[in-house]
Amino acid sequence: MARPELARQQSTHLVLAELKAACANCNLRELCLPAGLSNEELEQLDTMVNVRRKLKRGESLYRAGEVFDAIYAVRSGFFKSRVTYEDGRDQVTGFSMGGEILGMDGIGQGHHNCDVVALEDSEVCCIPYTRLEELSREVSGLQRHFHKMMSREIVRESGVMMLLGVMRAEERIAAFLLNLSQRLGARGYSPLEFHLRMTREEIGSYLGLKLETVSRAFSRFHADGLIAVDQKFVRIVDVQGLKNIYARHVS
Amino acid sequence: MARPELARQQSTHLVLAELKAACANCNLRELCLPAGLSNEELEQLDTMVNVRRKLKRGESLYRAGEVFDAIYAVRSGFFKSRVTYEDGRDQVTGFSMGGEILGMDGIGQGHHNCDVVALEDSEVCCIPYTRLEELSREVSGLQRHFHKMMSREIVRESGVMMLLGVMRAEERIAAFLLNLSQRLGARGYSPLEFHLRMTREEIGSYLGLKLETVSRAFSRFHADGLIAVDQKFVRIVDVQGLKNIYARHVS
DNA sequence: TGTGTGTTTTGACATGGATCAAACTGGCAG
DNA sequence: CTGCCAGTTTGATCCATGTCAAAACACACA
Repeated sequence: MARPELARQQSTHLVLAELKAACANCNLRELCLPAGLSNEELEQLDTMVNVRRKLKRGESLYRAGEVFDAIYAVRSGFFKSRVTYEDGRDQVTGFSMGGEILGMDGIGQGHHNCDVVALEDSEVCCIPYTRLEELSREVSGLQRHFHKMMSREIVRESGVMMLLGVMRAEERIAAFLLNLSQRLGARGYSPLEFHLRMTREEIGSYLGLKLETVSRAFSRFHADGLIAVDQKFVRIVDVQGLKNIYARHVS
Repeated sequence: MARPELARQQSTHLVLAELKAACANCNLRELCLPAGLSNEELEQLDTMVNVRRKLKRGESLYRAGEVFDAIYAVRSGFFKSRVTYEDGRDQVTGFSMGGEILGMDGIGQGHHNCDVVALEDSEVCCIPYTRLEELSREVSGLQRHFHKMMSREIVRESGVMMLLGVMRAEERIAAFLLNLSQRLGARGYSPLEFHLRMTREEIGSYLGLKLETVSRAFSRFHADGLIAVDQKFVRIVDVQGLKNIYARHVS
């Protein structure tokens, strides 16, 4: 850190920390790839998950076009995934937190299809894909769970298609907040108050809306007593009220 | 067929034809699950793909909520996938044709997440999932290719998110037509003239638009000399012109 | 050949969210 | 402390697409 060259290098390149990961001791194991494995299977998994990588806020885990050779389990922190279209337009396709898997988009074509960027200082476990293939041929519980995680990503995305295709702006934003709340709750954080790691613009990009529309919806929800917002801090005051937002369209 | 009870039953239930599938002889094998397998591996695959199922137009291959136990390879015909939301709103999440795989949405939760409906008389090969798991532990080429197909489904869906999130109506429809064209071409059909198997409303649902908007875009493209449309029949007159539609937003 | 039903086209009008613009906020570098 | 900058809020206006309505059309069936 003393030498300026090194500091510069660290800000542009990724910091690769050769730390031994240990799924067996990880408190995310019930949400992550090891979910449902026996102790013995867990030990085998630990032979594979051999490197962790730390990322500072703003750094990319990988970028579209890079050769795919590993998937990643989020250990801590928060990420966005972003697809850029030929003409330069882009869209946020997801936000990821502890225990979630990144990189499965790269298997099909051998190179990544999106950029993944850390929205806060974060850490991931690197899982070399060829090792995962080998091991999941031996450990059927791992194979099954890996398939489930890919399948759930398919289902998650069809949920987003629903958001984008049929919901109105306020419904999308209510659904977004409730989804975040639920996932934070599942990780032991408060589901009712949390810090947003992303900007209004990133939320808008994810939901197919402009940042002004997101901001207006937040103000509206605040005025209606559904949430309290102070910049990036959100407290959900009336969960049922939020849920009603996207049942309301019927009336 | 002589007895009316039987005829009625066949129109409401699925016709299950116990035909032995044979991937080795199938002309879709290069697009489908067997892609890239050796002859020996192909023979093993044939032990697994043991049943075909015929569906008449309008029949469901499976419905949301049904227990998941198999994935399906489209052998002939055309399908739509549809997700229905709690409040009754629904959206078409995809259209599938020969060589494409259906059912991968069910692996994660053990039950299907969408309805799949035949848009014309169709046939699928049934692949029991537990057999697929077993066999892909033995045949690494099969494992690799199955993972690729799941990954490509993830990438396809993020492409649809892009359509829905950032493109304007005419761009979505141009992209839709070009995508259909490309897939038909890859299957040996004419990429420049084809019959749409779905209604304007189904196209609209898929693209997050109303049927009137789809109809108007078709009329507009026709007037601009990009396509010829006669009901469900479409001929693409100016491929580059269609491509320009979704480069045009820059201006 | 007529009749009914579902689909498509087209027009007139309404509106949700985008766009443009300006003011406000908080954090941070100097 | 001051000034700057990215992010946010809010207001005014615009426009792409939705909504509603009617007519045209195609196809199945009596």
